[in-house]
Amino acid sequence: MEYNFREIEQKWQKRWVENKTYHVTEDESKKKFYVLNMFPYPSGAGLHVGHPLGYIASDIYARYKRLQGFNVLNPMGYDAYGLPAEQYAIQTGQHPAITTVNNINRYREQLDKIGFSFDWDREVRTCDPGYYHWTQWAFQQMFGSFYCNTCQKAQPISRLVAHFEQQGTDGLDVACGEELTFTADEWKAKTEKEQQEVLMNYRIAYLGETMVNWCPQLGTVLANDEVVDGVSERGGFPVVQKKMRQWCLRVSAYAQRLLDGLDTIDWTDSLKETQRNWIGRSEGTEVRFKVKDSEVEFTIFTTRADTMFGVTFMVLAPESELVPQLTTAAQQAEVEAYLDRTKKRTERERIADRRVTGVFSGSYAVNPFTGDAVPVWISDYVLAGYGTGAIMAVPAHDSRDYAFAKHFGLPIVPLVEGCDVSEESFDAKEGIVCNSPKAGVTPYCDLSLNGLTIKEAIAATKRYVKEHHLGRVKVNYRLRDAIFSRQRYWGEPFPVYYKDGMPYMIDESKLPLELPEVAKFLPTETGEPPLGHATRWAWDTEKGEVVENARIDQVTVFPLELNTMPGFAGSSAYYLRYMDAHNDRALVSEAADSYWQNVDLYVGGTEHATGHLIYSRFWNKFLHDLGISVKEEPFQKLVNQGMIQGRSNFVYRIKDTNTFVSLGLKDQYDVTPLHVDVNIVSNDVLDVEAFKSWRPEYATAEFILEDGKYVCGWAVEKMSKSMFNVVNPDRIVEKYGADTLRMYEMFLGPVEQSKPWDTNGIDGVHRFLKKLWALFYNRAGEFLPQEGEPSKAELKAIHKLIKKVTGDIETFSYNTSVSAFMICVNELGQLKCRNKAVLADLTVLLAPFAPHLSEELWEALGHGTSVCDARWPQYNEAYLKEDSVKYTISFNGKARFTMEFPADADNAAIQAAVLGDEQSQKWIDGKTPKKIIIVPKKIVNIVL
RNA sequence: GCGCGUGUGGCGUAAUUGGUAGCCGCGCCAGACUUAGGAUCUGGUGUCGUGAGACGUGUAGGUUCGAGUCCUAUCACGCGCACCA
Repeated sequence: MEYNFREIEQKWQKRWVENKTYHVTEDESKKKFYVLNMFPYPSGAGLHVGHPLGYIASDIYARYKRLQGFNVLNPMGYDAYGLPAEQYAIQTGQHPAITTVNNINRYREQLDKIGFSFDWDREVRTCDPGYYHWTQWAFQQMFGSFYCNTCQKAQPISRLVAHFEQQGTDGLDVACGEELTFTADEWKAKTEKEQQEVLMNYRIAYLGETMVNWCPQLGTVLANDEVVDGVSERGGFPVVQKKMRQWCLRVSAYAQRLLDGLDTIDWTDSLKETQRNWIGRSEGTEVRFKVKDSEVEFTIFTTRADTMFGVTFMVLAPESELVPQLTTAAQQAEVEAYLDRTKKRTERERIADRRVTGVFSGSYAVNPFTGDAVPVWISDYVLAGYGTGAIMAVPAHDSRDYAFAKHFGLPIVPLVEGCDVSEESFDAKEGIVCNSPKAGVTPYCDLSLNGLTIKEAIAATKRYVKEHHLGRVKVNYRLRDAIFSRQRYWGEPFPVYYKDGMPYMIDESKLPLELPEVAKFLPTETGEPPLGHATRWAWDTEKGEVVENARIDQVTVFPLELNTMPGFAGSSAYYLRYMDAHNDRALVSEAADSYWQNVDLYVGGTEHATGHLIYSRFWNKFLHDLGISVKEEPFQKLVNQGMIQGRSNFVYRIKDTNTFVSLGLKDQYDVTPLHVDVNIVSNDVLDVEAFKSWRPEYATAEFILEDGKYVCGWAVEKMSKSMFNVVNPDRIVEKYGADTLRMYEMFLGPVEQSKPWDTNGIDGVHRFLKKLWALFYNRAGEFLPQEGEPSKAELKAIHKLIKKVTGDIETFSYNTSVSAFMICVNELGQLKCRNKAVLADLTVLLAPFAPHLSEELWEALGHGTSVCDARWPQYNEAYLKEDSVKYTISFNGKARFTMEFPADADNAAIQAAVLGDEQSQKWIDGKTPKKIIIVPKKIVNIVL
């Protein structure tokens, strides 16, 4: 009987649904295990073969854990808000909700065919009101919280208000936008609006006037991780810096915890390193400089406090608030012209064109260590958003300052013994400090650093700054607050209305605030976000409901926020929602949260390293502070699956003809390579008939063949519709079955590795499953397995496999597992194994990889239950023992011959036998061996 | 520029973590059974050499009885950060 995968797979997929095989509930009697995939954005192209790679890997792990007796949560859902659906809507008028549902249905169909053990009862969609209820709720919690640096935790904003009422800002150490100072009395004297404005400076979700990445073509702002090389990640449109009032999340408050948390989780070093880079912690010193002949003071940040004596000028960022204060009348015109010029440059232009530019402000700053007055310049090489937006320039030891000094003819003072700064700066943090004044020489400062190493000098200067109150030791982070508003339609609406220009939260009990219908998905004529088209988008504070815009009276009815939330809002806490997906009273119940805790194994791509994986960790830490999520880190172990690239195929058309020439002969003609649909090519051989009917213009095509075949060229490219190299898993399932697809995707190589999709080896995997089938059924359809005692050889074969596969699954080395299966099946085939017990073990081992086939065989073996409820077999070391062991005998490391010994022979016996051996004696040739090394079960090396 | 990672047959890969390369699969070659086969089965397949053997893990050194694995330098590719003071 043939291995009929179609029948088998359909049968079991149906049964799994009927029996709710993969439904899981909290069960205190079992240990939990939470496996999670990054949920997909349901795009119009459908699922391609790259998606399932991670899903299969995690499904194998989930099934394996279940067989080991764990209660496994393995959910799936959809990241359903996003730009493509909206852009499609703008072009076609099709409502994004409809497109999204269609795409989701297609995804689901495709996923079902592959046989995953997802618990679909827990499915979430980020665009469901029942889901985004909790996205909005979390946002409100952030609005109602501030971050206390002392206790390293988010706190309710009411505590901050209480503090202000008692002692103003005195004794406060909290995360904020701007350092404010006021007394309790001053606080009480403020109006309601003023107080709200002050509080905004501390809220974790706040409305901030910040420089944002504005993308004119997309008509929206973007977060830093959505901008790559100065253009938008999606679409590649230019991005400019613009000051706008936007919702932001104070992610920066959590910078240190986000950094520290990395040491407690099991992620790859490279991914942790990427996050460390992104967080960008740098320890340094803030030093105050007075402006000469003025009351104005300003602060700079430096990591090189040791270079205080080499400061020859100062630089302000063009956007710095100090610029107008420090610009003298004489320089006014020149400075304004410069600001004008820099403002016009986009981020991309600034990156591309690194000319040195700048302008003198007219002011001088006084170095608090030397009393020297140095000129203050303005230049766009200093960033407004980092540190204080102002720097002290030490051209001798900073290459950027050096370039600036050379360009404008400013002095350069070297501070390290023996360094040569005539051609370039000496940036290295090594060497011995010189050129600092002798103690007591300047009236300003009695600090001398001469003779110290740079490290010592930095420490000494820090100490000095602290003691003399010239500034403070400071840690800076590159990580910025996340911009949380998008000028789009297809996203979560903010549960916010505006009164007197200030935002207020709509009552928690009235959530979710549902996304309204709009006539158009484009911004309004006045440039407002698409929600500006909604006719019912006002909030009645008395009734607590959405009402017609016409009724806005600013008394009880107020306008609602027109922005929506960005993509990462919905994906930041979805793993918590899966724990308790239908709860309409809380994001997650305490019971579910304390049972499932956090994700034990998270599988997804690296592309989210500085986006989702940072935001999620931040979001979870915030909820943890609130007591919602019991764990500080959401994803304990993370495995990054590699990308599956496309493998495009080409045909070669002879110029100006409709004749196509095979790959090997193309050099004899003048040809144009053309992409051809990979679905009509098999093992690089073109299906000529299919090609003719692929496109009308090829119907009359002619071919120059080699060996009777048309061979196509190929290249590895990104998998995309336009290159005709998208391979949908359905096709593979149709031809070979889901179990073959699953095993083949694993066989392709390590899960973490990126590789091109290539079906050239799939026949081998399919053949393996057929061979496995042949262990159970002969051609006549007779069922072969029988009761009985397994032979020693059978036991050895199967226990070798148990050991290998168990170890491999734990380390995600699925590709070698598949190889081990092939070896075992070949061995059992050669042994003509018919032993039920051995074949039952084989069936259970197969269950995570090829669940349909495994179920079928498990049933045939006479088990009434699903193989999912079987127990993972344990291997017995005793069966793996060899009777005898072959040793390689080497002389000075050169292998010469082999000898066989009983497995339990001791070293002395082996040594004696080897030395007494005739062949050995020839090599030893009367010499006395200097050393004899015996490697257990491997080698005897005799050093002469 | 800084940081991280990877280089092994014609191809995808493997190597008990320092133990004497190339498991498994594809492809290819030969044979068997077939009317036939893009089916199935058996054997072979790193390179050079008829052969014994020699050489082989990007390149060049080093440590070691022994190196794909460790160290140094160098090249190539990939990724991350990038005017971050």
